[in-house]
Amino acid sequence: MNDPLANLPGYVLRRASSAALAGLNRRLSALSLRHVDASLLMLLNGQPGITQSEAGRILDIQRANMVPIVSRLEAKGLIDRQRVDGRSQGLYLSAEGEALHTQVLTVIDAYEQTLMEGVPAPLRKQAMAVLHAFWQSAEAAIESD
Amino acid sequence: MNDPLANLPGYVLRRASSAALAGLNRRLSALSLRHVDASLLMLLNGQPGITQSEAGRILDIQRANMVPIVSRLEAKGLIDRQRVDGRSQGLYLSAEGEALHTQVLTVIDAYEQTLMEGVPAPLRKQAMAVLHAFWQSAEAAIESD
DNA sequence: GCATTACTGTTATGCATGATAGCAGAATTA
DNA sequence: TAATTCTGCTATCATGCATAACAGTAATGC
Repeated sequence: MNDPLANLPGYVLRRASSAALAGLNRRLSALSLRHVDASLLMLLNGQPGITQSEAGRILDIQRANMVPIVSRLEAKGLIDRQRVDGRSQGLYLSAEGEALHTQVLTVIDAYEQTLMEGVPAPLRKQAMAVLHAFWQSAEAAIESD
Repeated sequence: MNDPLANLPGYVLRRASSAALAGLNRRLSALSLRHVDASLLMLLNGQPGITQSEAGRILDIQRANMVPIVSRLEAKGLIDRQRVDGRSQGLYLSAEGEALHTQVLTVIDAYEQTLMEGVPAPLRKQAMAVLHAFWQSAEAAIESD
């Protein structure tokens, strides 16, 4: 693997993320969910009643792109909408949604643990801090030149 | 930011990668390139004459998906193809391609440095090691259950 | 009270990345 | 020579992400 790109943090970040996502989606397919769906379920579990666009803001998903996601989950009977406003609606996990959420949690916890265990022990303590640092750094770097 | 997902390495990895990619693409648009194009130019600079499918294997891009990428770069006059075989062809940077590559290098080096500088100094030394560890761990986790 | 402004959900649309299946021609091997 | 493998390619589909526009609603300023 003579990859001259392996020195670039951005590239390695992308490859790691892409591989991690592939593994996650593979596991979530057993629940007929995509990772986006799973992330929304987890968010709604922690913050029930949140608005569609608030959820989008937290997950960094455009308002317009939330529509098919929420529709899909509602069509599956996993979430309920409840009017808050003339314009906004609170999102809640349905009973079915809560049940599935516990399964999602199991899958994801196991997966994230696997991911962490693959990191050599000496690095593990700082691993999350490094990831958060890159996240923050990258967000700051989007706008600047 | 009450994001319950912020504890999950996989999620943070994805968010960091997505933000990093957005920043990179923004910068590369000045050169009318996408990040995939840039990665291929860099690869060809380091390993001229490499085959299309070899490049795909290194960059983790399917054979079929390499076709439009290579065509695009060839149409732009950035790379040349040279038959090696009845079936395979070696890829090379053209003169134009080499010239653009130096610009790409400037942009990317500056960007990667910015990314790294955004990471707090105490973490910086191990940052790359952590990213590589996650990459490897995630690749290992794709197949296993 | 009313006009302006801002926000929400929505539709439509386009672009980029990835994945899969299948094919023809060439090379390799058994 | 026959069977297998590899390469580049076409076609097609799913997903993610971005932008523009619109109608209905809410909030704000005067």
